[in-house]
Amino acid sequence: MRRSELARRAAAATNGSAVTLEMVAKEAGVSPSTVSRILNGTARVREAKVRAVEAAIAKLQFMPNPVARSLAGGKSMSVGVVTQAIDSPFYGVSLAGIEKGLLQAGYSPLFVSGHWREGDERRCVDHLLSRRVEGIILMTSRLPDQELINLARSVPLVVTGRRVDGDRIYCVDVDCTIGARLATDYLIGQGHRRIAFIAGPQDHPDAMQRMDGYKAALAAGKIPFTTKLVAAGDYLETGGLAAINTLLDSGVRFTAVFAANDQSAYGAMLALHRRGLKVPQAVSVVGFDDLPASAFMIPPLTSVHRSIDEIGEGAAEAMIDLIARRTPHVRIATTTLAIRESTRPLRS
Amino acid sequence: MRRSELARRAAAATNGSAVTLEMVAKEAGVSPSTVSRILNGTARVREAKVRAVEAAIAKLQFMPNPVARSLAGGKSMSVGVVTQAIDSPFYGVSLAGIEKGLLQAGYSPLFVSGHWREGDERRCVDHLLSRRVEGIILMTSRLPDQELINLARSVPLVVTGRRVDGDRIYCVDVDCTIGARLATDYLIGQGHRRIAFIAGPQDHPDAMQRMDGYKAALAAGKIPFTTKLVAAGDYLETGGLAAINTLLDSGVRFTAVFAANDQSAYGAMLALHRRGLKVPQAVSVVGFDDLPASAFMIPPLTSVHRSIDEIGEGAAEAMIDLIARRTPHVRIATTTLAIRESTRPLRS
DNA sequence: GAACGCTTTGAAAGCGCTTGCAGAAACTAG
DNA sequence: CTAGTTTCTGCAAGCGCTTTCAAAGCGTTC
Repeated sequence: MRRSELARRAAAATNGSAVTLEMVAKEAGVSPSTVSRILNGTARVREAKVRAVEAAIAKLQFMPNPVARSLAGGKSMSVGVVTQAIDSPFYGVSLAGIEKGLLQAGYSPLFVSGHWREGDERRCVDHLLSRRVEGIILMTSRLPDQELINLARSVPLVVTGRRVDGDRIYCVDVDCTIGARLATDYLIGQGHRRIAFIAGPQDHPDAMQRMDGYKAALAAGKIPFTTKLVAAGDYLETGGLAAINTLLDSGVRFTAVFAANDQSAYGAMLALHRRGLKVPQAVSVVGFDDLPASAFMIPPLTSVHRSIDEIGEGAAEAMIDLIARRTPHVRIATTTLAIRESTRPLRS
Repeated sequence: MRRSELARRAAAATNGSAVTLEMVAKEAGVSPSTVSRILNGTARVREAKVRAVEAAIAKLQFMPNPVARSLAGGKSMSVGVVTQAIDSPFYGVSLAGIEKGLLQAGYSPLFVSGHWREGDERRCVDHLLSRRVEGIILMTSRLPDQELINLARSVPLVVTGRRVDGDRIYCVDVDCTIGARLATDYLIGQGHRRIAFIAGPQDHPDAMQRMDGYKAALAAGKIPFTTKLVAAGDYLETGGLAAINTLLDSGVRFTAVFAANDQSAYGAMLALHRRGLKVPQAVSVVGFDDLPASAFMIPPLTSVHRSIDEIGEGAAEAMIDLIARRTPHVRIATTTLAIRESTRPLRS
């Protein structure tokens, strides 16, 4: 044994259990191969030996070393997850779903944040690749389609919040157009005709869909669309706040606001409050995402609900399928409208 | 070569780059050992060879395989992070800090959630251990002290939100007592004397400290403490909501509420709103944590601020130190009070 | 120019597990 | 009881990198 005893000690201390498969084999009086086979169910093994090995494992408290396993087997049992902001409430919920789905299948998630910056995201992906993840889940990625398609040649990809076609790429996506349509339709149904829209980041498909849904509902309601009622936003509270201020300052009149996401809606409500406009008496507000906090806003926010955690879980499952070279079964989480107290019928 | 070409292909496809250190060595005309040494700066190497190897690395686009590295070197370059709920706004922010701190040092975080359940947490820790993490960061752990002390024999531990003494255990902790004191003092300073307190989970040190601070401030202000003004909570919005209802139903009068955390405060504000009590006109409300969303509540919430992300970053740095067998340098994030619009002086 | 003390480098032995191959064992037929 | 199968099981060769040991290279010094 070349490795000094000291190093060995350190290693043992580090991983808690220095019990190796070999020791189990010796203890059970079989060869390491047999132990491995029992562990992985790779081959039939005589009942008696199975029992002996199991006893040895229990006695020694053996835990297979995943690192060695990865190296030998070529699989790391981990998948990378790129979010934009791990601290955003929206992503938080999805991540919880992903964690659950992945862990169930024995995979571990490796979370990294792209901070909405293409460069950061690229760096994250490289980092994940270097860690030899078996697949990558990209939440609302900002990388160009072609780059994703190339990337998919290295590892299978699950993409949420947008649509990319390619081999080994699967999109878990709720069409936001429908949700946006739902929200706007509801507002129109309540008698509103001057409905402002706080947009999301302009360049994102996901945000564009919400705009599309808004427009579609307007068209269906025979209400002309006007850019005067649209304010830029960034999916953050501050953006929503600024948007309302801009809108109000511009002098347009509106009786309802549809915000591209809940966080924008929060900001919008605060801005309205500051300007002395009551929600929903003076202005109705609808959000999108139905974050857990939305039910506790004052007033509780009406919002487009899509089970974000299910999206996460779905993404995880799809990834497992992709890794196993199965075709993921499409799962559609339906979008509904959670009607609360931030909206009310327009008195005519 | 026994391994079938097919398997080799698959591996190559999986990790994107099948370039190995050996190939680099051959390309550069040196031995693998030399390449390794250059990579790790483990020994002096002739300038000319360094250049040749660097060229080869660039040409082949070599990326060292961390799995092999881990196995050979006995270190996994990853640390486990146990949170209670990855989707909680509070943890989200800390995690972002941890991610940043760890990545900077070349370590990867492995996030898992304990869901506030001791059993789940134990399972998480086992999972992390089996993944051979080099250290574990425990956020508001629920495991008994003794268990943590034992655990620390396997891997170094950084614990937040509580205090545990032991070898290889480091606590990154902001004393919540001070913050709670700050908040309550402020309320008292504003003329409030009937100050209700919405507690956190009873059994948690962190929550107990907040209660202590509240009591201490009361004592300092010569205001008798009464359990009538204390309502149970659970750090969640629903708990805060229920707490206010209980308080109101019990008939006690109060002009201010100090909630053990912001989420409870949100619930409290909603309950107050529902009962027709205006914040801050009828009741002042103060929270704790100063979550990003708090500045956008209606009205914006006065809250005890401690930079949660710094706590995360601090935890990460402490962990790096611990792993390197250095003594972490204590870093104290000071607690301040973010005064907003949910509080006002009591008119006398 | 031989002897000596450094520094640089390579060979080779692992790290702990998986797996192809082939021999051993256990059955089934004949 | 032997030949022919069909299961089991062990051997040994890796997976890609680190690290120890010892040999090789170099520059000095007397």
